[in-house]
Amino acid sequence: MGTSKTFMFSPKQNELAQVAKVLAHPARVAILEYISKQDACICNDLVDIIGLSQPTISQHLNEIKKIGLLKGNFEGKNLCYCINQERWEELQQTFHVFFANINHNCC
Amino acid sequence: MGTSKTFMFSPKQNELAQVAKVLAHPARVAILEYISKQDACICNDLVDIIGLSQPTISQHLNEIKKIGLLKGNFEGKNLCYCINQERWEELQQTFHVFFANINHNCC
DNA sequence: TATCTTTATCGTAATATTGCAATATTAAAT
DNA sequence: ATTTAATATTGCAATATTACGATAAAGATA
Repeated sequence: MGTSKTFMFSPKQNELAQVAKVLAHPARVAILEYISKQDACICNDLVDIIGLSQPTISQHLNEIKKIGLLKGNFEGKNLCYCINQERWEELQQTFHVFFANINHNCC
Repeated sequence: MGTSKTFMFSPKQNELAQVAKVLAHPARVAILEYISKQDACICNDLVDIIGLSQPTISQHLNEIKKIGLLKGNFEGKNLCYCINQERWEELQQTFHVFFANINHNCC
């Protein structure tokens, strides 16, 4: 126990849940907002801006990376984290569809 | 440790994260989709439909209730779980704004 | 009243998440 | 080659989540 029984649900349901899980921490929301507010690419002022330790920020970035939301140059000096626009729009659409396809005929 | 440092983030960031957390489990996504597909209000076929135990479904429903997404009659025989339309649209808007306000000028 | 049905709650086990100190890695700069 | 700066990884402690059996509660029905 303690593990979600993902096999019981559809791929779409699992994907929405997986993405929602990434957004389910305010630090990750803040990171995404901050990266996107910079016109240019941003590396790690995030530690200063967000106020969590460097390893913690690194872990959060990794969660965001896992669902494909970051692109850029991840090696060497000119590190660069930025939003992967295509993936962003894909997820935007996923949530849009989820919210749009709900009826609310109620008692 | 183990606790999110919510006090470091804005109310909006925390609210988005809190709602995302509710959507971050496929069972809760499935529950919301199922309830909404019924034209009428639905009580608990959910246990049969979803395939998790009754206490587990009850807990998931409670998480959904906590963020105000369910309304209906929760007492007596004519139990009824259904989507709270106003709250639904509010959260739809919250996500819409989040996704819309992101720039993606990148390297 | 006794029983049945439905939902909630309690207790508990398994697993996941969050956060950080310490350390490793990597590439540029000196 | 050394040092410096930035990021990643490891290991671990604290807490949260997920799931379910057992049990309780509340209302309908016999």
